[in-house]
Amino acid sequence: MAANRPVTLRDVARLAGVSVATASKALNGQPQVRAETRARVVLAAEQLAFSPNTFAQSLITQRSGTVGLLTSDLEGRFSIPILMGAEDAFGSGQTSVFLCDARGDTIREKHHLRALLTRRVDGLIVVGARPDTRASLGRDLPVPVVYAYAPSDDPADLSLVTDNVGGGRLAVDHLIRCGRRRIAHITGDPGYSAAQDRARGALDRLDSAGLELAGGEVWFGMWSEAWGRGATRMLLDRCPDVDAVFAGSDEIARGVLDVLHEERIAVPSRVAVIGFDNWNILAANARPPLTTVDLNLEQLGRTAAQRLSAAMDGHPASGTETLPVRLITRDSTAPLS
Amino acid sequence: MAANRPVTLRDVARLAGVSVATASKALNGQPQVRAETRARVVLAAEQLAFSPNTFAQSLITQRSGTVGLLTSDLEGRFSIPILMGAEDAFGSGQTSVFLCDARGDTIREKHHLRALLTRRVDGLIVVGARPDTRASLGRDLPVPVVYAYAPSDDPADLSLVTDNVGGGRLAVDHLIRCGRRRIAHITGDPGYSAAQDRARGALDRLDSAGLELAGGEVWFGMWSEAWGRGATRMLLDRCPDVDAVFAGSDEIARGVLDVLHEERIAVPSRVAVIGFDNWNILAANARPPLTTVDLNLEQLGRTAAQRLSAAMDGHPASGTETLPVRLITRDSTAPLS
DNA sequence: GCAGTTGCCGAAAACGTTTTCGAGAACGTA
DNA sequence: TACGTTCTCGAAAACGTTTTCGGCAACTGC
Repeated sequence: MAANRPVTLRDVARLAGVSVATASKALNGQPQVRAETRARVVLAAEQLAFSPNTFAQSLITQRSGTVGLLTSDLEGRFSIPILMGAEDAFGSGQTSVFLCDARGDTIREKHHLRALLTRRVDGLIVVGARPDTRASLGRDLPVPVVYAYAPSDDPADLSLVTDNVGGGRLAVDHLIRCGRRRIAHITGDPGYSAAQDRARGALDRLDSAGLELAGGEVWFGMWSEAWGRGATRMLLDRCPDVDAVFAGSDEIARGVLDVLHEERIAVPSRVAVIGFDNWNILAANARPPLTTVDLNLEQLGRTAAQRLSAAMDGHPASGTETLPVRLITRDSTAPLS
Repeated sequence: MAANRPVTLRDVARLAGVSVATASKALNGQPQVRAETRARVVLAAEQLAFSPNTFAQSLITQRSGTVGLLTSDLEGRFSIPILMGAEDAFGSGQTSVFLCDARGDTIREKHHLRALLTRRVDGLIVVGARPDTRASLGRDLPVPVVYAYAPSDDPADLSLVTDNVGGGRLAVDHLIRCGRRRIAHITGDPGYSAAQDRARGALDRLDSAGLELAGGEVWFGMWSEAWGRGATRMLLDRCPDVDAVFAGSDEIARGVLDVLHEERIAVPSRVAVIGFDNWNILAANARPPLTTVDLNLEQLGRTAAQRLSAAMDGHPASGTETLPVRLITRDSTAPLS
């Protein structure tokens, strides 16, 4: 809490024996200043531990060097990695990030949006908690916006989403390559596009292999371990010869594993299990450790930051960009021997 | 992306037919302006959707209206709720928060600190990933700092920590009130003060009840389900008449429950289990749902924000403040019948 | 009617930069 | 010598506010 007056460019200029104008130009790498004077100014700045007042800079340049991260939710596990990726991409450069949590409330979102615009952020990343489409913030914003995870309903906006369809395809593909033929799909709330898309991808891959879903249909339910357990019991009852389960989330997969374990059904030798999300605390600690699909969320955040930077530099984009997911192989799947 | 020139106070003043000086005073609630003129100015501001340029304001008032949230880690689960609490406390007011993630790297932390100071934040909250003491940022910072979760090693700083000793005491107290007498404690890495403190609290409460720890000593190990499972097997082997287990984390508790379930030992009727952390995904989905201790992290974040606000208003504090934890009763504990 | 007080308003300085533009010096060329 | 160029630098304007201070008019009390 030192209270000494902060050092300004004037002080630097005085110490270096030049005017503030040249001091400014020297520090900003403008060419019209002699090398020797520049060195003198830089030295003076270092001696005084000068750091330019960003308000004065922003005031004149009309750029704040900040972006806003507007998240609908910090509770869930999906927004955090995205924020991490975005923060990392910006924070290691010269831009600082404002964090705003709307807590699922539209009013609060509006409040934060207004606050961010008042602070003259140069850009905005809107990250959703669910991959379902969300309302656009509008077209008349003074700054570029990138929507991450939850796409905007306006195709003129730029949205970045994970490839849930591809993820479903990938999961089933892996099971088929493991020699499985009687594959069931237990997943969460059918009101989530995540559930629908993953199921669609799964069915698509099954179809192209000439296979049908074990159990006859997708088992929609809830995103919980309890549902995973309940559905698995029903599944074993109705379709005892199932040899693989694709769970729509790692939580559900934990429930599946739990019941299989209880029933003394060997995993993966008799039934293979694959999850979704790669939620480490659940997947890595499972018995056996869970093969699953990673959404590459941190990469999604990083890409969002790149797209936003591009837009801020005058290269806007629009439409929905789908980013790839990847398979994480652990011990709950293996080829049939 | 409308490109029309942003409206300034001059525009408002012109429309209202006053000078910028009175316009400023009118909008800022200064008394020396007639009610009728004030109304005219406010109306004009609304019509033009005026929002003051915060850079100009900050430049003159020497206050940015922003704070920095400097976290050592976003991976873990502990920093997030703290950030949420702090963001909520500030964000609903007029201050915006910068988010900086050091990713466990001192270099990066220094970089972020410099960036935040350059942005002239009015204050700083440093949140750690572990409750162990961390190095102070120093005494010569131009803004007040509050350390949350991980206390500073400098007693002149203000640190806010959770009451791990009290939590251990609380957990064992609950088990004793449930009529348990042969209580074991399985916990994580002894290198964590969290493990040591909780164990200390547990032993303290046992002592005051004249009890000894079942198994003879604290079972230190790792913060994982696997360790929970392994330790429980050893425990049952060495001490088959145990009637309660206090797990040092919910992860460990999950492992404990798993083995008890496997061994067909009824929970809570024969053995009661209590966890720590109230990590919802683990605790609520456990079989049976897990009684545990909640760290009140969001409240910790909120309190940190309050303390920081006080310090920014000229009421600094120092020392370490310990915040209470609370018991979450679910179904893994119950009175002996 | 007059001095003193109060209420309301505007001109101008200030905050700390960046940028434009003009001036002087040094240089080369004819 | 005269002239055009190229370097280097500084004075000053600008960014959009807040705040101080002085001025004017309308009151008050006598």
